[in-house]
Amino acid sequence: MRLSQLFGKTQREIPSEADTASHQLLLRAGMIMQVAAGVYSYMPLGWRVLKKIENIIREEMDNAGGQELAMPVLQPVELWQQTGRDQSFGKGLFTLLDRRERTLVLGPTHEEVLTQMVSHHVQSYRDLPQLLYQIQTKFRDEPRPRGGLIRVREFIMKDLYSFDVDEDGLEVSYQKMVQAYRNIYDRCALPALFVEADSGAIGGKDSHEFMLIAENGEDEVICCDSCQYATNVDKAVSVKRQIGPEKPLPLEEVATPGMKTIEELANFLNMPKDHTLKAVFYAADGQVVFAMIRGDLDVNEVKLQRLLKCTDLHLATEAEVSAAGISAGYASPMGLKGIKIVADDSVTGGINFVAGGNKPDIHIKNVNYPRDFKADIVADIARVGEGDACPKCGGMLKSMPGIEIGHVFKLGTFLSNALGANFIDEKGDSRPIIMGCYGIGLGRLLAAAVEHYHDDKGIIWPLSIAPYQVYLCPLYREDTNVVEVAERLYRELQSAGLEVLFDDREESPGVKFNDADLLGIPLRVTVSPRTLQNNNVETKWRAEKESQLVLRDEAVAKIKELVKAK
RNA sequence: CGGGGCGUAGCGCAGUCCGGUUAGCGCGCAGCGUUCGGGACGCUGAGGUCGGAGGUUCAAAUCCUCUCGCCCCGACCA
Repeated sequence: MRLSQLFGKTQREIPSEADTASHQLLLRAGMIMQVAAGVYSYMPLGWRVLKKIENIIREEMDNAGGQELAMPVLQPVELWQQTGRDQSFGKGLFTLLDRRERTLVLGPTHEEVLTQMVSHHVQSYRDLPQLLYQIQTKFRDEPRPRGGLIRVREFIMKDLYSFDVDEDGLEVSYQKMVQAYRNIYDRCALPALFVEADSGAIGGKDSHEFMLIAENGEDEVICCDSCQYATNVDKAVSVKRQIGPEKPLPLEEVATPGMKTIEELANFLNMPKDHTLKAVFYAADGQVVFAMIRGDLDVNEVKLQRLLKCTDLHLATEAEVSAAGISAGYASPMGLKGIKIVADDSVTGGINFVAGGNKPDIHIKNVNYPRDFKADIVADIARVGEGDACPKCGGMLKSMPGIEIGHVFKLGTFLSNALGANFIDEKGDSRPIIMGCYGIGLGRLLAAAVEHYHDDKGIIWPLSIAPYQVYLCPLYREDTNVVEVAERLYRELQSAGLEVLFDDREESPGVKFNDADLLGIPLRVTVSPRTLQNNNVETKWRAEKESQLVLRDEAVAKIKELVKAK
C-alpha cells in the first residue's frame, strides 16, 4: 500500500475526547473514528488489525473443533422473555419496534438463538458434543461507554457455545477452549492472566476471565505474590485476621455525640477500627438489607448480590433507610425486627465490638456474636484488598487493574431447560443439554494490545496483528536513485509475500519517521542517499533502538528472514 | 441515574465573566519557492449555521430559557 493513497491521515495533536493511551493513539494513527458514544468506525489500517485478530481467533476455534455459523442481530423479544434474560439485561438491551409494533432486540449475545437452533437439530447423544461459534456484532446499551474501544455499545465478538451430554463433557469442552484462548493470546503476544471470575446471577458454577494487566483496566485482579492464586476482585477471598483473644465483657452504652463514621468513632473511643462493627444498608430488589462487617473491612457488593440472589442491589437511600426505622450512623443489629441481617464472617472472628445503639449519639460496647445478636446469613461478603492474606498459601495478595480480554463460563442447563434443548441418552431418557459459552471482544483485544504495546511515540504492534509488516521509507525523493531503489524494493518485497506500507510521500525525514513510529509498523526499512552510498538499506525494528545496514542486493531475502524469524 | 467539565474551521485552542469593527491563533489543507536522517522555513490562499431552538436588545459566540451531543468520576456493567 502506498501511504500517499491510504485513506486516513495521522494527527499530530491529541484529540481532546481521549484520555487513555489506546484511544489517543488509535485516533491519532487514523485507525478508528468515533461515530457516537461507544460507537466507532474502523478505518483501513484499524480494520486490517481487526481482521488479523479475527483470523487468529478463527484458526484457533477451528483447531479446537469449533464450527462457524452466523446468527441474526435482530431477535424477537419473546425469545428473551422465555429465558427471563430480558429482565436480567434490563436497560442494557437495545430494543426497537418493527412496523407492526412488535418488539425486537439487537442481540447482546446469542445463547437464546443458538440454543433454540440446537434444540431443533440435536435429538440424540450421538449428535453431541458440539462447539458452535460466530464472529459478529453485538449490541449492549452500556450505562457508560469509556476508554475508546475498551468499553463500547456496538462491538464485534467471537462467541462460541459448547453443548455436551454431561459435566465431564463440559469439562472437556471448557478445557479445549481455555487452551484455544491461551493460543490466541500467545499468538497476539499478550500475556493474559487466567483468573477466577464471578459468573453472575445466571452463570453456572465455574467462570474464568483472561485479564491483561493494564493501567487503564477497569477490572481489578487480585493475585498472590507467592502462589498461583489469581482472581477477579469480585470472586476473591482472603484469610481474615482473628481478633483477640479477649474475654467477652458485658454490654455497656457509651455516649458518642456526632460520631457517624467508623473513622470518627474509632478515634473518639481510642480503639482500633477492627473493634468496631460497620453497618451498611442496601436495597435488594426493593427490600432493605442490613449488612454487617468488621469496621476495618468493606462490603463487596457483587459478593453480596450473589449471596442474596437478587437482580438489583444498591445502597439504600436515606428515605429507604428511615422508612425501615433505622438510625443511620447509629444502627445496631440488636433488637432489629423485620429486616434481613447479613453478617460478614469477620463478625464471628472478633470480640467486644462497638456497635450502634439504635438511637442518635449512642453506641454500645462489648457486643459479641452470637451472644448479643443474630444474623439471617453469615457469609463472606468482604472486599479483598492489597495486603490481605492469600486463602491458598497465606502469602500476600496484590491488587492490579486489568482489562478483561476473554471470558469463559460453564452455563449448565439453565438455558437448555428454559428453551427445551434436550437430548435422548443411551438409555432412552430425555435430558437437558449442558452448555458453556466463551467470548472474546475483538476490538477490546485490539485496544488492549495498544495499551500493552506503546511508547511516547506511538503504537508498537506485535508482528502477528500489525496492519503491515514493513514500513518502507525512502528519504529525499529528488534523488532518482533513491526513488528507483525504493520502488523496486516495494515490488520485490510484495512479491516475496510481505505486507508493505510504502511511504512514498514527499515529506521530510522527521515527518516520515514520526509517522512510522506512530503507526507502529514492526519493521522499518529506510532507503536514502546516505545508505545507498555503500549500497545499503537500513532496517530497524519499531520495538528496538538500534538499526542495522544490509546490502541492497540482499535486502529482500534478509527482510523476509527477519520477519519470518519473529 | 447522581456529580463535574466541554461544545467556536478537519484537529488543538483563545474570545464568553464585563454584548459593540470584517470571529482570532497554532496544526493540518491548496499553490509557489527554499529545504531534507527525527514533526523545516518563507510568501500567497481556501476553509466558520460560534451544537440547536426560542427569547432579551438598536446590536448576541458573549445575557436568559429550553434542548441536543460528547468526555471524566461514581452508580451500573450474566
